[in-house]
Amino acid sequence: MPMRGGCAALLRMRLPSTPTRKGTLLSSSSSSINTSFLLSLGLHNSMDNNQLSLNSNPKSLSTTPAKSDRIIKSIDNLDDDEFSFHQMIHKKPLPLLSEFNRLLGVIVKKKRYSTAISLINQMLFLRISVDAYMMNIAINCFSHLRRIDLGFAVFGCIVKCGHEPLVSTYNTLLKGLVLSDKAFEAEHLFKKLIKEKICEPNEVTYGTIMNGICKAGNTKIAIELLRFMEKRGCKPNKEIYTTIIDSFCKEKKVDDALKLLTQMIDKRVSPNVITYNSLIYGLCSVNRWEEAKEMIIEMDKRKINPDVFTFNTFIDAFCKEGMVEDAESVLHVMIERGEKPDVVTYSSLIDGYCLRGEMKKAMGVFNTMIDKKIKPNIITFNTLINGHCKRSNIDEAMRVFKEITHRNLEPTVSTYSTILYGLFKVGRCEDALKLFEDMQFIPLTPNFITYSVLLDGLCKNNRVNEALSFFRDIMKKGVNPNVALYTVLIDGSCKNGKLDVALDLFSELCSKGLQPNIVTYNAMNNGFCIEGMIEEAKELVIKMEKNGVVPNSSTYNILLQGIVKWRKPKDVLLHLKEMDAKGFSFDASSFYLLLHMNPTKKQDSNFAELIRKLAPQDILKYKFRLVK
DNA sequence: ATAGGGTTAG
Repeated sequence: MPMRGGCAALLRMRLPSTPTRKGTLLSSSSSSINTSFLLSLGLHNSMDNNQLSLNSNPKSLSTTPAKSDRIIKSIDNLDDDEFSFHQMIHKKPLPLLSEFNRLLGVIVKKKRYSTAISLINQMLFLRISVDAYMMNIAINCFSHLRRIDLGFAVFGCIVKCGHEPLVSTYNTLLKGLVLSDKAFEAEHLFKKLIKEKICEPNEVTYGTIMNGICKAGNTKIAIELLRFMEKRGCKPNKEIYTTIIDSFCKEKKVDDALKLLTQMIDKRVSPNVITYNSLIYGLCSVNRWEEAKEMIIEMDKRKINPDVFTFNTFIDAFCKEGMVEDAESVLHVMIERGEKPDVVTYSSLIDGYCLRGEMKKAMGVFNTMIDKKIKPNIITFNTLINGHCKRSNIDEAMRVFKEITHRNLEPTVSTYSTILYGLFKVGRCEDALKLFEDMQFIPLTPNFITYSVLLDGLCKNNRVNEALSFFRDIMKKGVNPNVALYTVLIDGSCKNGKLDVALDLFSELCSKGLQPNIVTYNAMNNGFCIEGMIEEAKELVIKMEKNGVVPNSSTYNILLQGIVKWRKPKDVLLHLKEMDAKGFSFDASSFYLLLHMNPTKKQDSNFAELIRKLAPQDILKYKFRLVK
């Protein structure tokens, strides 16, 4: 382990409140050091933005050129921040550490974590003493680079050197764990801090751990923790309330969120724009538009100005509802009020038009944002590509795909999954399989979505057997299939007349301890209905209910379609009545099927009335224009 | 304003 050298470098740290413990460690190891701590962790000195590159050639570390040489040599390709850093390094006397930390803060805000690490590295290399703040910055940067392990290495050195870590150091580590989706470890560390009385958590500690708990989907526990911290004498602040409110909103438990809002106001903790943004998001996501608008009025009363997030949230919600015109008018209000639309604003609008299949308008928005000098990002491109693919404009999708690299961006796994979907959709299986190879050459690792697109694509192009053998292949390669993959294959088998295969897959997934979900059951049910096995389908509905999976509108529409195809009109009427009783309406394809039923039956007043009643409102909306 | 916690898009 390169810890020795690192410790020596860290021993020169100036810690603000902790007196430096001068002991044997300090005197014994500081003589033979010629590489700094962070360098010894194997980090390359000149790193790209956000890219942590591990040094593949350790030799370059030991052949150390003279310090000044090394710096002057690379001074041409330094950016402004790095340039001012180098000027500071050579100032005499050396600027205060706070000046360095301030500059590092600026760099971190720009998310240039590797650069920050590299600069701290250089300070250590030049044997400039650094302090605990700077080490926190280092840990924070490592966390964002998904290298919490290196963050802990820095921490280890601080401790090894006999320094008392600050609460903020623990907070930074906790944040790092949360960022790496290690909420469990974060919780463990948090409990340890309290149990072993290592340090008393402060507001930020609680906020960080709450965030982790909420991200892991345990909002209830977060509430318990809220009560716990109150009991411990730490008053929850608006950030903590907002974290939990946001989590409730994401779970669509908007009423719980609103309750908490009332509670915080009662306790004289004022919500801010972020609190309201979360609530607006939640209200919009459950279509409680009026209340979402009321939030704006409430904000106004409290003199809280809506910000870009507020407007973007409304714009996106309108777009998802197909109300792009309304979204556009929000855009105008936003501009009038002096809030600048950003890449998220325009990407939402693009998606809104894509959802309506209005690709020309989507491209228009794209061009507008380019004109306004707002840089599209990879999500913008993925959205556009997705739109083109949904409309089967694969050539256009490919053209946009090629533009990604042209704009100095890199395609992601999602980009590839989307293009794969498009290629399969137009039946270009060979091109899709070729692209699947290409992405792994980059290398990009396919995820579950990629696999499900691939399996689904093969099935939909009548290549179920290939899909099945591909599935076995990736399992052999160590991919643990999830329910979604099984579901795609069950669906594909059913639709290709392989009910037996589907049934085998169904029991296989259950035997693996996976829980079939509503989509799985519906796919299986559809298989039964295709074969006219209506009774079996009905039995499965009972079985799924017993397993705690609540049938949805699709379940009943699948049954309806089976009954229409295989049973007497009387049974259809009976089923329609049942759907009515359960409050389900039928979907576009059921509607279509019913319209093409025996015309005399349709005259039946009972029947016609039920059809009128059950036909959903949005059957006339844009989505179903084809049906009209 | 020397670090560490909360919000939007595929």
